[in-house]
Amino acid sequence: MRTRDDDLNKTRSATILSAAGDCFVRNGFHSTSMKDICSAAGMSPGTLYHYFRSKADIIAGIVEGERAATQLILSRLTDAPDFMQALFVALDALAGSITERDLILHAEVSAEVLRRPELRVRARAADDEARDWLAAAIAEAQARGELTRSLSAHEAAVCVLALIDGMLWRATLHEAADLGDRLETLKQALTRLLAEGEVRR
Amino acid sequence: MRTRDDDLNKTRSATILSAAGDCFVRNGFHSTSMKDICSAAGMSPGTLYHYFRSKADIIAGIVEGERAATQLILSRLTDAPDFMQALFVALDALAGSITERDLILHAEVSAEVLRRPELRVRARAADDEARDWLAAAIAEAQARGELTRSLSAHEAAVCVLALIDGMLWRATLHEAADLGDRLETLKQALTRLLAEGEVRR
DNA sequence: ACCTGAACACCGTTCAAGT
DNA sequence: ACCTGAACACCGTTCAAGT
Repeated sequence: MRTRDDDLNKTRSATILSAAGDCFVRNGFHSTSMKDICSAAGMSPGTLYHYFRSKADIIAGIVEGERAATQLILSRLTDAPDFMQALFVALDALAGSITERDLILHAEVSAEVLRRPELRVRARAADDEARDWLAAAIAEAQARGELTRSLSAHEAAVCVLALIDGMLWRATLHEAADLGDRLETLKQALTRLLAEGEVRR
Repeated sequence: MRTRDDDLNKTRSATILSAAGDCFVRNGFHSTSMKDICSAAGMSPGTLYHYFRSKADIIAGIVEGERAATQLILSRLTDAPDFMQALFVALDALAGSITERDLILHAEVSAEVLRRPELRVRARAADDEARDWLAAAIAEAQARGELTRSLSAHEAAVCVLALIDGMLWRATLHEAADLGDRLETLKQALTRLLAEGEVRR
């Protein structure tokens, strides 16, 4: 009987998540066996199950990592003096740092999220959190007269997230490589969506 | 030795696709066993494998069904006298006919598509086809001066598809029920994106 | 051609046993 | 607490045998 070793716990969990991510990207979630993850992480099934209660629990760990990354990006938009500029900086940073690995892993995770109710609840909360952060920043910019009020801050936030997600999904489907090509199109679309100005109805 | 019966082939294939779809929606693609599909379709494993070569092949059948449905909707936009009106009619029809079953099945299928190269190629072709149909209709409307030219027809088409997809994904995540609530937001966003008029840069 | 159901290699997960 | 590896019930797929 030993006492719980928090550092070891953290290290091993990170090792497993990283090894599992590699496997999922290479072979897909369901073509990856627990044995595969064990080999990649260098441990036995029993050990793996000591740290994660199920294969779905590993996905939950990856979802949490994505949520934290999104929150970090969006929190920077609040209090920015120029919203559109800050948004574009964030998009450039995203385009510069996101890899094909991330995009494919995200797609794997997205599907699994819908079929596991407990994952779905967490993903919904993460999405609401993202929308609220973004809506707060948009509301500030609207109050300054920088952005149109033809959409409410919450409506605008949902549209922005939907547009970015849809573009990322397409970039993944058509080779992640052309994300750069789509970046300018995305920025123009976001400008038309958000910036002050009237369109004919 | 009998000769191939095309009618039977079609009927059995449709039965299998429908039964499989029901199972996938209920339990997810990978929690559905071939035995489950066999029970739902009322046939033995050997018979099922006589009509579909693999579980992935069943997904391919569902993907093809989605492609055909999308093509049908988008083909109606070409030659419409008023693009935005025709687009809104199409969205209303979509919102009215699409069910939670369709949305969840689509999400299931989307993920599987990325991990099976042969499915991915087909999905890419289907997406290109959709974009080209939509771009053609947008180009016509731009030529009439109905839509802005600040985005090219192809760019605009990609943005429209991305925005709709992103909204559908969110509707699925947050209960399919609120698709109606999001419809008005989506229409406003599409108007800002496409309609004639300038925004401040 | 169409259909059955037993059989094959393999899967996610558990658990008695070790340190 | 942490770790091992054999064992369990089950999976997708195949195939000899029937009509």
